[in-house]
Amino acid sequence: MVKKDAEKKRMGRQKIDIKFIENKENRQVTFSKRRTRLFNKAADLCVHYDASIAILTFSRAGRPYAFADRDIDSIIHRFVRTHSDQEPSNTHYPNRPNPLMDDYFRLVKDLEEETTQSSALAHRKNMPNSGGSGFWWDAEVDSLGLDELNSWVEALERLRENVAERVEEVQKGWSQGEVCAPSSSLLLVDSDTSNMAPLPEFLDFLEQYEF
Amino acid sequence: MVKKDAEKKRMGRQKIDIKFIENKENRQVTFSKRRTRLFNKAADLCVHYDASIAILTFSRAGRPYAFADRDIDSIIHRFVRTHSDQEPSNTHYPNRPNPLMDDYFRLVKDLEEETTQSSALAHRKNMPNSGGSGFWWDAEVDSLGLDELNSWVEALERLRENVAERVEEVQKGWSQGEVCAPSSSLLLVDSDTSNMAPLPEFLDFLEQYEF
DNA sequence: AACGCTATGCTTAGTCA
DNA sequence: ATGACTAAGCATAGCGT
Repeated sequence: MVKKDAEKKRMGRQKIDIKFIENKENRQVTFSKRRTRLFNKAADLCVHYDASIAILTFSRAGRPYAFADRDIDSIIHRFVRTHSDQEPSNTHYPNRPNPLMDDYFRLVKDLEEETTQSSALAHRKNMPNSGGSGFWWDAEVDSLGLDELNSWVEALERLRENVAERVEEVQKGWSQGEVCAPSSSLLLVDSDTSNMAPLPEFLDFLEQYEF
Repeated sequence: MVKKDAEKKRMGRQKIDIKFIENKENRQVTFSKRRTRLFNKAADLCVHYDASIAILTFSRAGRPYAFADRDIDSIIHRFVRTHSDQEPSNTHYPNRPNPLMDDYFRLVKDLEEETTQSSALAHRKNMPNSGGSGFWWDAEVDSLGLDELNSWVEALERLRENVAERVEEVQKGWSQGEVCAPSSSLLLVDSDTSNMAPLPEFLDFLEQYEF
């Protein structure tokens, strides 16, 4: 209740760079909000201008979110039909947004290349699975390059958070729901650990790095 | 020029109803502007949240305008593929333009949050790779007990530390390396993404638990 | 997490040059 | 029409509860 500082006023909207939002909590929260507003805006356009709009969205995780002012399949079909019919003749027919957008993305790319915060995972493609015999952690950590370490770290962070989420669920007795755990600490309520999870190989692997 | 009348101030933005804009000139002019801004907003989302978005628009006259942050056909195909699989979960269908739109969207939002939360963890789906062979992460996190979760957490914590250690090693020998985070996060800066880590299955697995 | 608040950036209806 | 400008509505980052 005590306000330690009177001059600590609220900040108001800040300007942010056009780059990937690293903070996961913030990202999660704001994505759904902004996606919803984008959809609302599209809906407004549909009404104001008697347009027909479909928005196909895939989240970072590959989850689909879509908007359409009417049957979405019909819009898609209509577009595909138009798309294959008339090629590059019609002026109003961009595969891409428009000239301005090209500049936009060129700019964005430049930014990315400068600060390269772009996630490794976003650009990954299937790699030839190294030794078919091995588990993924068989890769020698010591020999990993920075890129690979990035992926590892990111992946582990995410999994750790997911596990932490699940932990909270269990603790609170929730049956479902996404909760982002306080990713700082993972302290759990006791447990005797006599019942090992189904990951013997993994634990064996860890042994090598214990000290 | 001289303003003849001081009291005749400019009006600023007015609030307008959510209905078709009758004035044709006005309609034509503002449509392209707002469409462009909609596309820009979508582009922002793509960058901020590493999302992939395609917007298919047909004007009243039937002219197509489209936006996509990458090859639009691939997005459409991806959507069609996904869409046929998992029914109408995250899709907004504001079918009608009328004042009830607000209620509609509020309702849709509620629905979305429901389905999002439930499907987030429950949507364990078919992985092309994870056919039958058991990777350890194939264990359903959802169904793990507290003891097992403890094991997971412990193991992951240790591995994370080891990886973090290795990260530090690499960084010492790497002139340009910078840690992008306080101490809780381990994300690194830079690296080109040409050499990816050998853990496709693991990453696929993680996808399902990301939001 | 889910709301709520504030201050401020962003959008845009209407007007004028 | 083009484009600029104004002012008010709207969106939203960061913080608080």
